Amino acid sequence: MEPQAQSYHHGNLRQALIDAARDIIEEVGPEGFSLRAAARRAGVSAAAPAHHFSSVRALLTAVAERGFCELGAILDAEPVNECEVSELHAIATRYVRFASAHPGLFRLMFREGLADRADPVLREASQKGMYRISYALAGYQRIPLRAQMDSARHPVILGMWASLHGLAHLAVEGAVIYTDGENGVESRRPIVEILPAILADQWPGRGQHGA
Amino acid sequence: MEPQAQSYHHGNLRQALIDAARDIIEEVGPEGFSLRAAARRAGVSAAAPAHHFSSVRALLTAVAERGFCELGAILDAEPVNECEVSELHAIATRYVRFASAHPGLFRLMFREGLADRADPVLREASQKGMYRISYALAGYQRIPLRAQMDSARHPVILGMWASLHGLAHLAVEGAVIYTDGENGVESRRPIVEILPAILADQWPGRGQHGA
DNA sequence: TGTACATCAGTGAACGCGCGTTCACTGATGTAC
DNA sequence: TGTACATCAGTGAACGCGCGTTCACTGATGTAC
Repeated sequence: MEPQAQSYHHGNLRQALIDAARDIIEEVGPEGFSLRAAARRAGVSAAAPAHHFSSVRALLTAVAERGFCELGAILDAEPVNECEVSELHAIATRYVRFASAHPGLFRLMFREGLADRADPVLREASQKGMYRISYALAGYQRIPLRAQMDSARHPVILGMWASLHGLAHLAVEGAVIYTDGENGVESRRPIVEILPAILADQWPGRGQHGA
Repeated sequence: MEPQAQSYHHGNLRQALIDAARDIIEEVGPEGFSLRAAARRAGVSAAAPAHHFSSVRALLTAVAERGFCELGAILDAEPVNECEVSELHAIATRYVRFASAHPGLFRLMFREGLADRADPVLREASQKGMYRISYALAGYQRIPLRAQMDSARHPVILGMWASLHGLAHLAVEGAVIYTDGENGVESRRPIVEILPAILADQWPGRGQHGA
């Protein structure tokens, strides 16, 4: 509604750059990202970002932070409280869905060397964003959560977390070459499709645990 | 033994380039790799590689292929046959150890967009290299392997595979910020250290399955 | 309400860089006779 | 065994590219009086 466009000052370039960067990363992945491309997409000269971000890395860090916020919002939406098992399955499904839907962003968030993991803002966002997962994992195992993220110290929970993250990673990188259909014809069936079966097997309901 | 060095012709530049590229990737990861750097390390001009590889991608593909061969050799070494469970644990441990020891190579092998996954030589190497894993997973689940890689079609096995790969990924990317020690002091305990506990919980022996 | 001026947030040009790839070339190798 | 010559596998210079960052600048904003 405010296409007063040609103003010399942008108004909210910082946010616009984060948006632009996010879009680029979604489209071409973090490896294809560049600061200049973000500036271009935001309709601004290559020198402009320097007024808002001290370096490319700082912009990437901001985008990753936003990614964790988005992830957190998805995980926290409409809680499922029936029982720990369905809670866990629901959270796991949302997590994998998020990864599938936003592979570029997901890579940025979980790859080393892109965002600055030491940044306190990013750290807080990632802890907040992922808290629900720790919560669901701990709930399933009936392990009391002493503190946020504390759960990762427990081998059982760390194992579950790895499992879950592995599924997401699989969905994103397609690391495994898996055949499907007759005769070895390769087709990538989306992980999400068979996720219910996988989850049912890995983390069964209390009743049939250890069938 | 043959340091006749200054020969105009290199002798086996193709292999030397693969070696150099492997070393670089081990040191700085695939994102820090460049064809020129590989040529430099092989002691050769920037134009030389073109006589052996049609593009950077082709060299990366060759390195990835070699990675799968190395992985395969490690997995296939000294077979453990006591029972399916210890076989599985042994294989899983070797897999995670390989990832921890060679994070750069591991990334190259399992990241999308680096090596050319359609390359038939790479495909064969990866299938051969990973066969032992399918075998161990299928053995644990007592699922007959119909064909190589076929196992990935089975949700249960795919789930286990994701789990295993997630552990390796965790070891490589340190994706989870997990605290250890008192007071939230962060320290990265190597995944490998707590791996036995994780494996024992995730894939227990037949007897205690479903404690 | 009007004006002087500091501050902010842009511009455009330029920097130096390393990259992948190409090109005409040349030195070494190996084969035919 | 010796020589002509095709072929192979290197060189070094150059190409055009996009990158992150810097610089002096300038237009717009907002505040003090």
